[in-house]
Amino acid sequence: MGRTSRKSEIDFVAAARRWTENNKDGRKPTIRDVAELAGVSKKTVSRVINNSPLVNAATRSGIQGLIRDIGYQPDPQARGLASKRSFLVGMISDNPTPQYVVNIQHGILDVLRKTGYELVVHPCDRKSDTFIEDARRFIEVQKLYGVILTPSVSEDERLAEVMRELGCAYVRIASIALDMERRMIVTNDRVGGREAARHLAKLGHKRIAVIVGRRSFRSSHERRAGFEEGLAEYGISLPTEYVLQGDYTFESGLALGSQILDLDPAPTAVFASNDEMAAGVLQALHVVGQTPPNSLSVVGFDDF
Amino acid sequence: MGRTSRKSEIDFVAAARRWTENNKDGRKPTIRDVAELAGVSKKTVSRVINNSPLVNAATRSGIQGLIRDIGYQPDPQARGLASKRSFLVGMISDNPTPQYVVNIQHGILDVLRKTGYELVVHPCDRKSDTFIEDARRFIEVQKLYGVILTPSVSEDERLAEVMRELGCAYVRIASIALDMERRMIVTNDRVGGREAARHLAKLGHKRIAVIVGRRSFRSSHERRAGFEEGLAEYGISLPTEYVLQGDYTFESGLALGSQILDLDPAPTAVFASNDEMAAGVLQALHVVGQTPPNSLSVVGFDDF
DNA sequence: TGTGAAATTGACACCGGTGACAACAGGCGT
DNA sequence: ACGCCTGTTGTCACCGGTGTCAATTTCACA
Repeated sequence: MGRTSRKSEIDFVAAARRWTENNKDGRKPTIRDVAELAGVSKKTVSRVINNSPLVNAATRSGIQGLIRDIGYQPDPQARGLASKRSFLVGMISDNPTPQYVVNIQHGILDVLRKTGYELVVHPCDRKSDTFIEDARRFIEVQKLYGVILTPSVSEDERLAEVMRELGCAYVRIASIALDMERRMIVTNDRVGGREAARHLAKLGHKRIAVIVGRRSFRSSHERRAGFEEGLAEYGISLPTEYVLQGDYTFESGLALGSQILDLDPAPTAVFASNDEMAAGVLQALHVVGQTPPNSLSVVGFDDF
Repeated sequence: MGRTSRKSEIDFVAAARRWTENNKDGRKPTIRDVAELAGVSKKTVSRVINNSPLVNAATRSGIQGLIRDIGYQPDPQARGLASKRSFLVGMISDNPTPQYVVNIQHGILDVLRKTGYELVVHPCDRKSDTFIEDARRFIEVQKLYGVILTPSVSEDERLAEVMRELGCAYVRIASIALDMERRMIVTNDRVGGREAARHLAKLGHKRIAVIVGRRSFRSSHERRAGFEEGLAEYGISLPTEYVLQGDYTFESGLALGSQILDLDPAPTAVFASNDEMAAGVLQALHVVGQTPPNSLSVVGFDDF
């Protein structure tokens, strides 16, 4: 293990060379190029891009290598158009202190970095009577994946309502500036859980484990409920042995991670109620030498 | 005149009503819906959206009304994918003072507002050795229409070189923060002129007038030269009677505007070397009761 | 009243991906 | 050997627009 079939490897490497040689004109490669070079269908490449578990490990790593070698970058516009979404996150604000805005922007971008998402800023005037309407169009037209609402607009319930209606993830930032403290309130626990479930199910996962927080945390409960709803939509059930309990810490994630690895049949995905625990699970995987999402997908909740 | 054919008007209005009635499910209209309702091809609607002069005035206004009535919004992703561009402008900066950044952001957004373009912020670390490479990918992958470079990164010649290579419009902002003054330097006069020419030519314009600045301004000369190059690409010539001379002021634009209207055959488009003059031309049009781009397209150079 | 140029419109493929679903290869129980 | 399930891959239509170029209409003018 740890090494994929020799034959495949060689093929892919040769393919990469072939590309660099034939591409004197510096055209950017598309998914079709990758597919043809790899001798597979576009769809398979697409699966690799999206980390679908429905791909043979050897095929996957070969294609991944090829992608790296020829420097292929999927086109966000095409992806978005086809899947009716976008890779943009918006930030709607109404004139808070600059220092504050910039801080938030950086915070968001730190999270977004390496995910391929980009941040679109959108100042506005909350007093304008077309405010809500404008925001709505902005979100709808750009098909924003999520939106950050900074103080002042974050307090607007009408806006929050719009977000829910559009099914757009959102984060309302509270705290009245000045202090650097950023308290974020994710208000849609249940929706978020459901989204996560859909996400995993769509990727083709059938066996999914869940790590919940302490029973006493209401949010944890909400998330799990939403998650089960989401799974149900895809006709996937959640066996009790797949539900583990943590306490929102990294350590508990770590412990539960190895526990999960011992499950039989092993789940192909794990849903952790928060990022700390998700990180713990990942760590556990590293320890045993596996790296997701090759063999196991891990989704943290807070994670944008 | 001033009123389009009665028959068309009625048809379009009826079409709008038909839509609102049949659309109980609140689906967002697409270009196809508009086309079918209007009884024209998608392409014609597309032309209206893009202000192409190749559309009959009556058809145009009818479709515009229909679009307003049913609240159609073209999808930027689809538009971008098909035309290999995007409706995004980037701002690359490396940690200048927050106050400054926010100011610039607002300034840019003021210009962008109502144009359908959005601003994507992209902080970076100029000292990173992948800096240039990262920026390049950012621009390339997002197919940015243009980029704003704030101080520090704006001084980086390598980056400017990349922008030129990618044919991406860019603005380098000079001045060392602190003072609110924003001095912008548009460095690609010639390229800009050429772009403007291509733009108009692609839209189908054949008769294009040009307003240049005083002979002594080098930049004006550069722009005009670039512009002619662009026209030449499309086999369009620039008769001397279509070249008028202004002095970069609103008033001169106004004067030349009416002068242009008297030309015979009248041009279908005007290229002004700066925005002041473009505004003047627009004003002249208003005076005689025409409004672009129905009868005349006006392009200002500085205008993003 | 024909005729060529200009004005207007449409047909159709394509941009670069994804969704839905069919197809096919093994492995396994009977 | 047969049916069935899991795992893996491919086919094909479609997302919502635009580019290209051909087709049609209009109109001035010979």
